[in-house]
Amino acid sequence: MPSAAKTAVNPAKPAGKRIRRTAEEARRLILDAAEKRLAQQGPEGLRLQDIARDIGISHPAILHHFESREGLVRALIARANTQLRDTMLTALAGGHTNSDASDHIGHVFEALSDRGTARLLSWLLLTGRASENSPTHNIMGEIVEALQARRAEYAAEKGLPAPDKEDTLFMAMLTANAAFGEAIIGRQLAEAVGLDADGIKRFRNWFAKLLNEHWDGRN
Amino acid sequence: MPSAAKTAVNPAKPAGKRIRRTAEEARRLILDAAEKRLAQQGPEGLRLQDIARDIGISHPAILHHFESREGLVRALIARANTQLRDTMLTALAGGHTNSDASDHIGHVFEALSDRGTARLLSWLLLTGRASENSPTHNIMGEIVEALQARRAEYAAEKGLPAPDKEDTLFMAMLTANAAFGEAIIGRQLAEAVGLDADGIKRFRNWFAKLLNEHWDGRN
DNA sequence: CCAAATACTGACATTGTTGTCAATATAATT
DNA sequence: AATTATATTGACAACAATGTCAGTATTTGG
Repeated sequence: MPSAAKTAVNPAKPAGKRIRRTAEEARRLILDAAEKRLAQQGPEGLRLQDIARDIGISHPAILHHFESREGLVRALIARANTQLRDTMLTALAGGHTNSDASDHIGHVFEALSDRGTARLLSWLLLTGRASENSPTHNIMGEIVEALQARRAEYAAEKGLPAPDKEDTLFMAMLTANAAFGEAIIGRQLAEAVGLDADGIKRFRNWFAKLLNEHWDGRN
Repeated sequence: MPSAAKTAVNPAKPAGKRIRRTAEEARRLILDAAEKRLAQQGPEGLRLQDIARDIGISHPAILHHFESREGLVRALIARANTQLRDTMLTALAGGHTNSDASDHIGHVFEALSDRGTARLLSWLLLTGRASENSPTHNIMGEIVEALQARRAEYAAEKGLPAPDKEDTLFMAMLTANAAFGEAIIGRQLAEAVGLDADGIKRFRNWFAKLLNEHWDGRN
């Protein structure tokens, strides 16, 4: 026993007052903090200790609620997925009779870029965690379905021929790609070419118009 | 001095045969390996030891050539930037007289998705390393410039009014966003909706056509 | 009021990663 | 051939991050 006073383990610390949340509440708090970190600092900013400090708890508490760091990540992904899907579908359902695409487009873009959703998802894709959760699969399927339905409805209304299925699909893909891209490089891009917030809005409108014209012209 | 035999430092190991490259060659090798790792495994796959092992060197060799991990990252970014810019500009310059956009679009998309360039850049953006290197700034500026010039030329040829500058800008932005998005979520998206490689090609053509129509119609 | 359940904590263990250093091998130069 | 320059390496240092654990505080239910 070479080293003498090794285990100093001070058994003091009566301490007191400890905030105790319900498990659900705690999980939500932690996920929020993690999401914020991720959006702000990227993948490497997702450290248990940091997250814990942000909300004033100890990092083992996180492990208590999510088993492991990977568990936290999975929960994060799952939540982002459902959130994204909900936003998307309600955005599509919102337009009612009026078939102007600009609303939809705007909603879709905002859903992705508003918070770190796109960043979170892209990180998920970059790290190859995609296949586990079948994330885009369900979402994209539902959305294309909804879009195609709307389009068919619109076509019937105007007595036009039924819309080409693949064409609808491509419109959806383009929108998804563009929105995703914008969420990630949008800011940099806009800044690079001297576009302010209003310019970005104009861009979105321009895109919506482009799609609208195609929507009408192609049917 | 409690611990006795602490420094065992065996001075043996005559060893022999050691590959010695020129500094430039070594740097290139390392950057290639790093890029591959990054493209395959995402941001968290960029570990010095792994990269070193991939090319059969020791990790201090990397540090010798790049000072630090951050140095490696910066070099990586710088190289990706110039590569991307070159590809883009040559793609734009290639079309000569023929003003069909599909060629350009294809080139742009491929430039981004072929190797991990987009992934690399997106990671750079996600981690907030963007401002340091003024990455997109120069690139985007040059490209819009080139595009606008081409468009003006095309308009003059056909005796049409000069193209709207912002319209050109928006076309470029949309293309950039879409290409970027596709590079990241494209595979997942295509898979999700049951598109094969040929379908992806059809999508790109569809997009090029959309832009072409706009190009003509708007002028 | 007591007991069980559990959210939470501090201290520690473990592991992995970057970075340092002295030593060594190899290429270039004289 | 000897010298210089430098690419390369093994061993170690320092640090950071996740994960473990035994114990503490707080709520809930009897």
